[in-house]
Amino acid sequence: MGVRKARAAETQTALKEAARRLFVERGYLNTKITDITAAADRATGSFYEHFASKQDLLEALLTDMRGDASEAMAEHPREHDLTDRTQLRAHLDVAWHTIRVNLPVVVALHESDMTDSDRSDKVWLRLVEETEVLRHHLEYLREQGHDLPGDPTLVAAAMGGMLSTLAYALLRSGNPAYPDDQVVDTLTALLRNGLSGAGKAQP
Amino acid sequence: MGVRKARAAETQTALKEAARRLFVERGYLNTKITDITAAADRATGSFYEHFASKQDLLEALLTDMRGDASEAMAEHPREHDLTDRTQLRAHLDVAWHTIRVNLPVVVALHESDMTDSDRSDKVWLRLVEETEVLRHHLEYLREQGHDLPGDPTLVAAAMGGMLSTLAYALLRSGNPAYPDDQVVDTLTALLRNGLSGAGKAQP
DNA sequence: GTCTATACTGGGATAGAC
DNA sequence: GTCTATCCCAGTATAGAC
Repeated sequence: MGVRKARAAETQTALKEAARRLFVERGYLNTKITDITAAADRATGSFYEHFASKQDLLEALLTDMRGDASEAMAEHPREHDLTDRTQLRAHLDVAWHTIRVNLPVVVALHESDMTDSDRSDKVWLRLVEETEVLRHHLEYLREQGHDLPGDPTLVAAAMGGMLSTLAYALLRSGNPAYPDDQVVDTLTALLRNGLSGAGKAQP
Repeated sequence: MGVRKARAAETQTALKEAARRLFVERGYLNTKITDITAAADRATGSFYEHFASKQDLLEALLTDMRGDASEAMAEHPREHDLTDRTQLRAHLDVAWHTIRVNLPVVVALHESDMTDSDRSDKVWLRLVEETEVLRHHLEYLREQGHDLPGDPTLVAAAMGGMLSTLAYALLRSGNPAYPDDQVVDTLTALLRNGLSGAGKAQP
């Protein structure tokens, strides 16, 4: 790779990193392209050499994220018993930390879908898509003869909505009101035993 | 009230109603002031005779909503046992239908808070505020010696987040993927018994 | 109070020198 | 590839006639 190309790559990286930082700090919609270039110490015009628009930049970040995620998730078997406290907690823990690490993208997508005009069901579709793995686990449980609280897609969406809203609300402030562990513990207890059985010892 | 004033009130109402409709259909951020006046069959300039800005109009809608809500909630006792299936379901049912009825405002606030620059914790604050009643019930349960899944504020926020995200995602499309009853039933089962105890008969 | 017409502004996007 | 300067538009908000 030549010096010229290296410099270009450097700029692209700088833009991405500036964007990630700003998306968390002030949100996707509030972040203007000029904010990004300024934060990356580049001129406004340079932005368009690398991305066609802010949406396009987000797409790129999303691609980066998927790259990481597909390694981590590699071959995730659906034969997991979410009624088992340990397994449920492990899942929630991974989910929570995945969101935390990818917070810029999560935030941006959240806000971006929201302003997508011609698809008022975009948010629902995204929610269903994001909770696909969860749904598979639930369907597996159902096949095992376990009675679910309801339709797997709906239950998965409900759980996912709880998780993402909480993360969005909690993680964006510099020092969250609750540490990660406590959140994951609480969600585990709530989702496993509900409100009625939370106090009981785990088998 | 004179004819003149009556006509003015009529316009104001028309603007509000147009706004409510559009906020659900295309979202708050996507709805431009000119869209509202057009939908209400009024001239652009007329808008400012009644509201200083779109934000101001939202404030007005919020005030209207609070008026209705305070009647309904009047004196809601905190001595409710949310571990009781019937009581839990009743609460979720009221919450769900309240959101449904006030969907325009719920959607608008959601999007508006999101773009509020200087307060990145706005969403968290709103969530805590909205789930206050729920929190009181949980604190009551705790006082009764019941073991909660976690800190009442956090649990309440988690439940509220689940509810509002689901409502936002589901209710905005013309024909939701699930009927209200099914959603409320599912949430009731999930929140009461969690994933592990859902199949058991209610005591 | 409501209208039409217009001024103003933020910010996305491009042109052209370097 | 990056820069500076500029164009351009959507949307907000105002002016002034009716």
